[in-house]
Amino acid sequence: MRAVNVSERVPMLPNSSSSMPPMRERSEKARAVLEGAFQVFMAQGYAAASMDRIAATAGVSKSTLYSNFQDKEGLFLALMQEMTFASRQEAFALLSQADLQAPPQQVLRQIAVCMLDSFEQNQPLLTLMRLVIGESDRFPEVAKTFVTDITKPMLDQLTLYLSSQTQLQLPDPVIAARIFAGSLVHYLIIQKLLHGDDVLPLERDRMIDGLIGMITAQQSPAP
Amino acid sequence: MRAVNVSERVPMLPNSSSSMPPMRERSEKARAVLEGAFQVFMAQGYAAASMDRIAATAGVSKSTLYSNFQDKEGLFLALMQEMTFASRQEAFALLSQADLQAPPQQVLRQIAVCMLDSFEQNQPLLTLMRLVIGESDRFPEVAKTFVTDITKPMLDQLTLYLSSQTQLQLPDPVIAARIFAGSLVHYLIIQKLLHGDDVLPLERDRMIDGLIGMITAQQSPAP
DNA sequence: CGCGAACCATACTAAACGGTTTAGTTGACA
DNA sequence: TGTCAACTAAACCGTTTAGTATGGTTCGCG
Repeated sequence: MRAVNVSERVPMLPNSSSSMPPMRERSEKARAVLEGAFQVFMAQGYAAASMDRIAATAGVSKSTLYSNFQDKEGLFLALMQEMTFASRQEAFALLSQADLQAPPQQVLRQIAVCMLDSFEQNQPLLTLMRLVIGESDRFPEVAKTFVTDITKPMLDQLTLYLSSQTQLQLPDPVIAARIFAGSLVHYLIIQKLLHGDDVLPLERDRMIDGLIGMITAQQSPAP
Repeated sequence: MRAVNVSERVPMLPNSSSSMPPMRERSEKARAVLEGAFQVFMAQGYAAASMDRIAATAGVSKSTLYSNFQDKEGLFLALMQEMTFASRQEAFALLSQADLQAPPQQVLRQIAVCMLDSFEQNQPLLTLMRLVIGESDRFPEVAKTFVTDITKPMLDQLTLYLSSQTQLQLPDPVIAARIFAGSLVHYLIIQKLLHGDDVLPLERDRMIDGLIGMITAQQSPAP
C-alpha cells in the first residue's frame, strides 16, 4: 500500500450504506486499471479481452495490474461490482426526479423518459446490460448483483408509486411495474442492442404513449 | 461433396420459402460439426470456444471442420443461421396452436403459455437469446437475423390477432403486442437468464394473469 | 482393380494468452 | 543519505489458440 495523503480525494460519501463493496478507497493506479478494464471488457467481452491490452489501455504495466487485482477474473468481478454500484443511483433516482403531485399519466411519462434516457444516452448502462446477460452463465453472481442492485430497486419504486395511485385501480401493482419496466427494457434490447431499428422501427414516444395508455386505462371506460 | 443417396433423408420441406439459408443439404459430417459447434459455442460463447474442442465434441477431425467451413467465424455464422431458422417455426406456430374462436382471455393465455414453454423447456432458445445479445456487438448481422426471423414474426402475429379482436378496443395493437411479448421476454430474462428467481421471485401464472388482465381491461369498467 | 474423394490422427507453425519474474527507476520519509 | 514500497519495461514460462500440412485409411464407382 502506498502512503496516501489525506488531501488527495475524499469519497465524501462513506459508502451509502457501508455494505460490501470497497469503493473509492482504491489507489490511483487501481482506478486507472479499472478504467482500462472497463474499456476493453466492454468492447471485447470477458474471454476476448487480454490483460496485455488492458494494461496498455490503462497506461500501466502488467505488474501493477496484478499487484492490484488477483487475476483476470478478480479484475472482471471488481469492475462489474464497481459499474453496478455506480448505476445504482440512476435506478434509485427514478422517482425523485418526478413531480409526484402531477397526474399519474404525467408522472409515468417522466419515469419512462428518465428510464430510456438513462439507457440510451448512458451507453455504459446498455453495454453493462449486454455484458451481464452475455456472461450470466459464467458469472451468475454478477447477474444476481445486477438484479439485486438495479432491477429490484427500480421495480420496487415503481410498485410503490403505482400502489399509491389508488385511482388507477390496478389489481396487481407488482405486475403492473413489471409490465411497465419490462416493456421499456425489451424495447431497448430490441431497438438498441439487437439493432432492430432497421427492421422493426418504432418511435419511442409511440411506445411510451401506448404503454401509459394501457396502464391508466384500467378503470376508465373512455368518455 | 459426397455422393448422396436419394433415400438418405429428404428435408420434405424445400426450405419454406426457398430463401437464403442452405438448410439440410449439408453432408452428414457437416451436420456433426454443427452439432458440436452448437454445444461448445452455447456453453462457452464465441471467444472462449476453441476449434479443437468443437472438433473433439463433434467426433470429427479438425481437417473435416475446416473442409466444411471457412473458419471459426464462418462456422459460428452458419450455426447461428441454422439455429435461428430452426426456431422460426416455434415463433410462427404461436397462433396456429390456439383456438382462435375462444374468448381473447383464453387465446392470450394459450399464447403466453406457449411462449414461455418455448423458452423455458427449450433451453436452446434461451441460450440462443443470451448468445445473440452477448455477441450483438461483434456480430450485428446475427442480431438482425434474430429480430427478423423470430421477434418480428412473433410480434406480427400478435398484432394481427389483437387487431382482429375489435371488442378489446385497443388503441394501438402494435404497441399492445410489444407490451405483451416484451413483458414476457423480460420476465424470462430476469428470472431465467439473470437467475432472478432467488432475489425477485414471481410465479409465472401471476405474471400471465396480470398481463392478460391489463390488456383486456382496456374497455371493461369491471362489473 | 484402381481412381479419387472424403475422412482420420497427428504434428506442425506462428502468434497470443495468463501469469511470473527480473532488473531498474522513482519519490516519500527518517 | 539510506530505506522501502510502488512503479516501470521487458523478458520469460508453459499453455493454448487458429489454421495448415502430411500421410494413411476407408469407400463408392467405373
